[in-house]
Amino acid sequence: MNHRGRLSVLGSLPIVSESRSDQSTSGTAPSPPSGRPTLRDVAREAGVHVSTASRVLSGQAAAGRITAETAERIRSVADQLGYRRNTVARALRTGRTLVIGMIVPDVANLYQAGITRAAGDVLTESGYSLLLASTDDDLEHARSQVAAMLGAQAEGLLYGVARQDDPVLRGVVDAGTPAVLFNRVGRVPGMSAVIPDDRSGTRLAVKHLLDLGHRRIVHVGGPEDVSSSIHRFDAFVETLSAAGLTGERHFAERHTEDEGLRITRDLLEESPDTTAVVAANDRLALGAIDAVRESGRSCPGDVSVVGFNDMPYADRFSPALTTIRISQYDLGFRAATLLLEIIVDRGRPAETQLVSPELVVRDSTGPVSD
Amino acid sequence: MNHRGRLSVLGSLPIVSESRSDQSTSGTAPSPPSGRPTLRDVAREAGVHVSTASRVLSGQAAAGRITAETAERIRSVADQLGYRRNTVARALRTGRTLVIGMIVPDVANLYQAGITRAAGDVLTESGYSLLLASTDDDLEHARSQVAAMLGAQAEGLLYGVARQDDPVLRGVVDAGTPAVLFNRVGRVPGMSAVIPDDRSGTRLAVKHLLDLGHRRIVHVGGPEDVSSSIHRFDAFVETLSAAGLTGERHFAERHTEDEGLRITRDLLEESPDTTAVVAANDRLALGAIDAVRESGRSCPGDVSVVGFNDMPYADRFSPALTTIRISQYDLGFRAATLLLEIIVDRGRPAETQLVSPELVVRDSTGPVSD
DNA sequence: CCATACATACCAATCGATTGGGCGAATCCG
DNA sequence: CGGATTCGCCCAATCGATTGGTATGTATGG
Repeated sequence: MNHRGRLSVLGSLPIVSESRSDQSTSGTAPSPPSGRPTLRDVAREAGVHVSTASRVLSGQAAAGRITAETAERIRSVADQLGYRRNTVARALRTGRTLVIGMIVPDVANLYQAGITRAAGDVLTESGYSLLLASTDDDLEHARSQVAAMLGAQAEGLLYGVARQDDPVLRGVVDAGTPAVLFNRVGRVPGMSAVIPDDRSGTRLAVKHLLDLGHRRIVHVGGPEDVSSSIHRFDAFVETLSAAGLTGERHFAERHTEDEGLRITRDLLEESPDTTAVVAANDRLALGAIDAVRESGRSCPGDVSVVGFNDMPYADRFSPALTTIRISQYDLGFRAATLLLEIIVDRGRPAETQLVSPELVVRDSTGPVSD
Repeated sequence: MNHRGRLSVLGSLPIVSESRSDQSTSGTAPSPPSGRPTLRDVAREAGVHVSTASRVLSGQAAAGRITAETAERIRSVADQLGYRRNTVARALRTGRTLVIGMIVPDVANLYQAGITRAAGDVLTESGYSLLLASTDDDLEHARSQVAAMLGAQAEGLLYGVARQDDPVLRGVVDAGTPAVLFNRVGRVPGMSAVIPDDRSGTRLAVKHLLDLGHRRIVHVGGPEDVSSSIHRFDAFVETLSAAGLTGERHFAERHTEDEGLRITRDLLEESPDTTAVVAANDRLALGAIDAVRESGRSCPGDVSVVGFNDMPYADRFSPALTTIRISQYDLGFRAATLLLEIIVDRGRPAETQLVSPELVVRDSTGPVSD
């Protein structure tokens, strides 16, 4: 590890090459000694040309182009100097940065963190690095983050903050950078996506409640211009009406417990005979449970609540949350995999993959009581 | 947004410069048309030299060096072409990448995700980007991720996977790249860190239990070569012995619920008269509660459990977890802030900041009953 | 009306690595 | 022992942006 220490083995080695110190013409002042050995240093020390060193160290040593002995010597010198390929320079020359940008509303969100983790695993596995940004679902943040990532020549984008009509997303399309949306889609053609099967998930939730005998069901929706909220809301209405019912619903501003509390409070006031709540996600569901209790009712005794996502620890909440499971890992894994495929094959037609939901019955739902 | 569409305004504009197509000597084949306009394109279109364009677009237009009119024209052309500064080229020339690498055991972990979020906020605020990697606490992963980040010329590292004797960390020190450890420290001198005040936190936990009358207390520790585990274990032993007591303890392999379950199961078997458990973190505590229940006992009725961290939703678990709160946001915020300060002032002496703990009493602890 | 000063824009080298082409030398065959 | 071929390495241009130094043109003063 201690590269610096072993430098002395090679005798007086100038860490910074001195041969270019006074270019009499014009040019820039020599950069301050960075200490980092460059390819040139390695080549000089090994007594070969930089190109030769490059070929060896980049593994591009085509069959029989370079003697095994030479290669070994170069590798050994590189090792002793603690040489590290400068990815920046390499990227500039080759046009490949091996960087993928990922934009999420908030990494601190459990569900999104899981997706991020999965995507990271896939990318690392393929030699890519992950540039991550949280936007708090703010358009300006998204815009500047995307700009930064495109400026950094990210080879692809994982975009998890799509709104229905998303100008930032349009910019990405125009830039021609490969991208995959996840969690949400936008009204932008030609863009691949990996999202939960919102409709069938919601259908499962509603049917579960209907099976338990509930007839007065309300919906706590997510933000109004987010595809998942819309899909879930639509499916809620459709499934109910197929059963000859209707149900009150409100949209939250954000996917937070506070909003779930606020919306549900309102809904319970408007429709006091409500016996069940379908929430657009687990955090809203937690807030809904709070509202139920706040109103003096119990969950699931008086009001049943179903969430969506099956976020980590949903089984440890009190009551354990009945919810629709979407595998975060699967979603993140598929999104990243799809993106890498698109990068390799740009001609590939856009596709939208749906992650299948699964009803997980726990303690926040029960038979209607009265 | 639709840069491409407005290109026509400028008439026949060669997206890719054609003036350098046949350099008769040697050299490389011209790169494929990337479509991305470069500074050269902007300059040509605006009728100025690239250097002029550079100065304008980088905001380095020193007072009175460039006419307002010229500057405006350049900016306008850049806008029309959809020009975006190539960060890679800029970084190569200036030596500044504005990238910070962050290494965590697992972003999907609630507590770490919060820290990541906070750090990301600070970095974004200062114009930096965040390169993130999870290592699963695996040494080889850490090694390759650090190598990738150093290769990418990250200007600094936030290192959250330090082991007691960490070769990777030594490599970072040798590389001379500014770094800040968080959550854990290692036996490596000269490295700044932001960590929880493990000792006083644990003291709070143990005293809380003593106050409740507990005398038979065991400790579920974290991995043995992680500083926080050691600090917490030491403080556990010291605080107990100050009260004239001793307590059984085991170390877990990882900070997971499963391990908490396994260890606690063993401890309860060894010391069946145990009335309280101090866990090195909340996930272990959750496992401990599982073990208590599994053994037919109740929490907090028969056995009290205290966690550490106050992870998100700790208040919603069943029972709501009594724990030692460490502000994740504060920790991440301070770590990132410190790193940026170190980057600016490299001479700065290393420092270790402690994040103060706070006892949060909830439902997993109660008075000793017998 | 000429010389000096100042404002403005251009020149060219540079960051570090990559890579197609070319040249000298060693090897092989007759 | 000479010529042809293969082998091993080097040359130099290049990716795109930055920046100190300099040349050109205009305004000002004597």
